[in-house]
Amino acid sequence: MGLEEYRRSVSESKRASILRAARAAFLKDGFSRAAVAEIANMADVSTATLYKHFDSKEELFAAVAKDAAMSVGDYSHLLDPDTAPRDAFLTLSRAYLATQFENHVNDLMRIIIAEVPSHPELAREMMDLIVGRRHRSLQNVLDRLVAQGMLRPHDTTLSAKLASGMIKELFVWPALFNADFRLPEDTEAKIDMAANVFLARYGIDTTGQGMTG
Amino acid sequence: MGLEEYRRSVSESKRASILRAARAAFLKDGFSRAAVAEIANMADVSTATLYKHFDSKEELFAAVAKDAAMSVGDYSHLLDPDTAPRDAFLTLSRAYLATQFENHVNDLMRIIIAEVPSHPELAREMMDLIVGRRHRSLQNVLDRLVAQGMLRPHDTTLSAKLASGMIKELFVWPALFNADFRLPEDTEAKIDMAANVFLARYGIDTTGQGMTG
Amino acid sequence: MGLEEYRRSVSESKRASILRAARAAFLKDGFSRAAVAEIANMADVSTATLYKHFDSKEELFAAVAKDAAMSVGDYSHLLDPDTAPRDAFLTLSRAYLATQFENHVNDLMRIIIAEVPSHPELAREMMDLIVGRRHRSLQNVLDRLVAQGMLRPHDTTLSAKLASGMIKELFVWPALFNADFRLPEDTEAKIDMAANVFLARYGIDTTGQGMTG
Amino acid sequence: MGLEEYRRSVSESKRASILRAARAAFLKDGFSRAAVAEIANMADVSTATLYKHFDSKEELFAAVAKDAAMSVGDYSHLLDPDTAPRDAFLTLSRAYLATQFENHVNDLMRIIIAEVPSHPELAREMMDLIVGRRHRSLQNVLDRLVAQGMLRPHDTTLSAKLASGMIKELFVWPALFNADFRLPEDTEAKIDMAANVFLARYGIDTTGQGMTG
DNA sequence: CATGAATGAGTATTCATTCAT
DNA sequence: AATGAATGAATACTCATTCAT
Repeated sequence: MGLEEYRRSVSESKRASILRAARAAFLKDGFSRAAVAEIANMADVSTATLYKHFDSKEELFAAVAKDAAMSVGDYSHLLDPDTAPRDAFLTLSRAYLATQFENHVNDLMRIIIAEVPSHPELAREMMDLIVGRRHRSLQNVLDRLVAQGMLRPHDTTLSAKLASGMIKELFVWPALFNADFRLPEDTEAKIDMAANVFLARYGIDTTGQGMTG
Repeated sequence: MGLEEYRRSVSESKRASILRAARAAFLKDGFSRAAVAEIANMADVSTATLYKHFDSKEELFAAVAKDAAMSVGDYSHLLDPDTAPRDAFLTLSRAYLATQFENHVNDLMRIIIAEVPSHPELAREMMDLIVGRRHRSLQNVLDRLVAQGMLRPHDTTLSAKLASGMIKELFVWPALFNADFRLPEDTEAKIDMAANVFLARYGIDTTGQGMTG
Repeated sequence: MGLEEYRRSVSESKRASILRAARAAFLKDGFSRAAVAEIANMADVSTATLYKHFDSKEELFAAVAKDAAMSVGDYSHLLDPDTAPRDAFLTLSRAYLATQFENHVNDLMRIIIAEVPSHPELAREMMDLIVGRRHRSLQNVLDRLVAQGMLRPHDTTLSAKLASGMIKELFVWPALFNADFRLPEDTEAKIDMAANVFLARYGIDTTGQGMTG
Repeated sequence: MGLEEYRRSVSESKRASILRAARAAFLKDGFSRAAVAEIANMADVSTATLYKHFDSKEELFAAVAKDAAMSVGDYSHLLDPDTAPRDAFLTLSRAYLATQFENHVNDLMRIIIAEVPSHPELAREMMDLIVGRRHRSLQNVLDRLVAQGMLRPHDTTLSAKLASGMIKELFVWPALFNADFRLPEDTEAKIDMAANVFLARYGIDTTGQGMTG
């Protein structure tokens, strides 16, 4: 049993090492250009061992993608139950961008998008994990704010999308087309503008007083 | 002259045929997986002839991409000089989505995004053609509306992005992750909602009366 | 007839132009790497026209080689009928090296040598033209010197070879293996040494007095 | 260890087999015309395996060339420390010609010469291995003979070149231009003549008595 | 159980030569 | 007679995957 356990732990550490190497390789070269042999090399494992853990290059990529998608979490806990709408918008936007830019999520998205035609199920699954999870997280917050009377009653599924659409356009979309794109200095100011737009429509203070731009 | 003209016409028809075949192949398989030999085959042309027309696979792809990008044009002419903000928003959104979904622009974007790490210049150029051109077109309209006093004075570079961000999130983003995604039945209604949000902030009638949702 | 003549002259000038371009191309890239299309281009001629003049790339090369071989001529006329042995040796050596280094003969030899296995007849023919002609020319001079009593009687076929072997080893052999090799500053001195060796054996003054090294 | 050893032996035998096949192919067709695929075929190996052993066609050729160059060794050991000049000259010449004609060195030289413009470093390296090594070996012998008072003091770098130049002209040069050239029946006699010339100048007995021709 | 050598099917690209005009 | 577009066959090289040990 001790032996068995030892073996399992070794096996798992190899699996993790392969995943790490694969992630790095895919991020660097994309799916097609990344070489299995090099991944095995970087993971200090033989190709045969790699294939013991993952049936094919595609499965390996799927595992990498899922792994990464898992790291994109739920943001609700960042907020106090009585955080005001503007603060909620700002906080969630910051958290969104942080995970997006710090965990190479932009780069992974690029690869997943590339694989959409050949691996539609994987892509949809990833889309659900990465995009859907964050969407639901945001919607929960909005629902809470509506319930607390801090936002006008409205279709929060839609409004959540509009909100994240504005943020994405400003920061994610450029990053998708330019691997060197970094968050600009005026990120905060821009988020604030987006908040203004959002609150002009959904906030309860329709005069828009207190707007910063 | 007869000879020269004949040759030119043959050459151009071959070039067009190659471009068509290449477009189909790239859309089906992406850049890396598409095989030059198969493209030549589909175009009823030898690989050598293909290479007479395009110096490399990458240039061929660039030509395909530019071709498609060109079809994504300027929308300003769709509007009368006195079109009201809401109508402008709706008309431009519809035109945007029409070109996006009818010319396989979504699919091409996917491929371009995939090639960002390996062909950054191409990607940036395409981004400018596809995204930038539409952005400037929209901004021009917004500037006109501000000048006419039909929109509050504001930073139209930013607002144009926020507007197209909302539309993209609703329709383009899902299409990027799902090749089978089609514009839903309630597309019009959703565009309208986005218009509401936009106008709540930038419209001159801040009461938002007449909103549909 | 005037027309016919004109055509012939045009045709010949094209042929000459092709030969010139081919020579340059072969010298630059060797036989295999030189591209027929580029030769035609440089000669301002279509590939079809080139093939009207030369049935194949190989025939073209043969023509170039023969052309060049013809330029390697007879040296006997450089000498007065009473030139002394040492002066004859020096003069002929200088003439030999001049044609060898000024007419790209080294480079042509390299290409011909390369083609020996695939075009043995051509190679042998070239060998005879380039090497044989010079050999006979030298032997004639030696025979004259023997007849004049200025050299010991001996087998001049052999001695001519020994003489040119010494010169070749010093200057041609290095040039064959190094395209950048140029005649060194002490060329004269080295030729002189070779002359000493030659005359020590074949000269009539066996004391070797007057030797310079 | 058993496994490792087994693998090494298999690998080495494959490598040797590839080298053999490559040598044959290069000798038959020269560098450019020889096809990697055919070499792999002849070696009963896949092209991929061939490329595991040699990074490129050029490295493969370099390996073949070096292999052959190594067989062209040092001749000093063939001589007793008191061998007389004429015997030394004859023995070294015979050894030189033996290695040159028995190991396809002539044919390899042809290929190397062909590659001089495109692979100058390789050519220079081979030149040094094949020509330079033998030159130094010969020079050492001459230096010894001078030191022993068996040859006149002189510039042995130059005299070594003159000696091997004479031998080359008689036997190597023809072989370079004619793949079927074999050492003639009177080889010994010709070597002897060359020795006479050499000794007439550098021998201590300047009367040249005892000359055979 | 782990290895790494081996592979077959594929890749983009080139080029001597021909042929419709 | 001259063109230049077109080609088929070939080229060096790569890579995901398997298998004998």
